[in-house]
Amino acid sequence: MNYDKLLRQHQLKATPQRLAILDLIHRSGHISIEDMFVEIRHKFSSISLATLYKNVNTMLESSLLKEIKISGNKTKYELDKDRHSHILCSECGELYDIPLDPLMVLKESSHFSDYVIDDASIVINGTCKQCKSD
Amino acid sequence: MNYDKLLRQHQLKATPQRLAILDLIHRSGHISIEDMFVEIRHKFSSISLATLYKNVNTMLESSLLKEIKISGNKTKYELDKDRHSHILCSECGELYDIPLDPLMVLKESSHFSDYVIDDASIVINGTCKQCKSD
DNA sequence: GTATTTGCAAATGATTTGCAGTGCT
DNA sequence: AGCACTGCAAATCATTTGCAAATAC
Repeated sequence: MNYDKLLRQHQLKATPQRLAILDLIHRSGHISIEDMFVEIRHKFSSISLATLYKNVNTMLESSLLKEIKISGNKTKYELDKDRHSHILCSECGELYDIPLDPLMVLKESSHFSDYVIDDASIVINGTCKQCKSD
Repeated sequence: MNYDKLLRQHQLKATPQRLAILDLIHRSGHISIEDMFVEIRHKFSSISLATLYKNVNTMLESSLLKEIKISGNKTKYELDKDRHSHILCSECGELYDIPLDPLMVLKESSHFSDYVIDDASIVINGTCKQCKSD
């Protein structure tokens, strides 16, 4: 993906910091601010935590990113791509994407006439293949 | 519910602070630590924030409580009763329970042979009846 | 050239910890 | 009586803010 263009489309300036952040999130799938800070400093030693927080927040507001809050875990961030769900492995702690659109799941299973539904998120707790076989 | 008995069943001492916390969470449905602190002080003026945090954490570990983390909101706590889902109204900010068992929903819609599934949570973003009609 | 963004340091907010005293069983 | 619990103050961790200098466009 061309993050330079993506940023401009959202009226955000394409700074090297922002490009590095987007590239890192892309490569890691989901990542916490703390891990982002450690990783990004390898390539970009001058970046500050404040810059990270500010940029993550602006990119959240511009819907470039999504925030994933899970009980007992650090808040993580991912690119706001196609709708999907998450599964957290209780053994290894890894967070995986699964190709399951939460809105589709809800449409199939029931309807809630008392509410207008805009979006939904599903987080599954379980054990992944590797950990299951150990 | 008899919280005194419930606490003992989980090998926790039935202190007045804990009884007050459980009663408050029961009455409010879902509540943040901060709101808990304000509310509980009306009846129990000596209680400290540290005690609140410590007790909420022990009761989480003993599975008396569940933690609800939602993007853009304070972390809230509820009693760990029967499985259900949540809907957050984007207009009024209210969090509602809905009688939809996440595990049932998943069973009906797909299967994930790569994972063992233990639990799941569904949070819906939408608009509630009252706000919809305004 | 101008408005935005960066990075620093300081401020604020959230949660945890240590410890002496208290209270549950 | 003995161990767990409480409340305080201090410590730690997470996030935000103000501001001067740097940079994107």
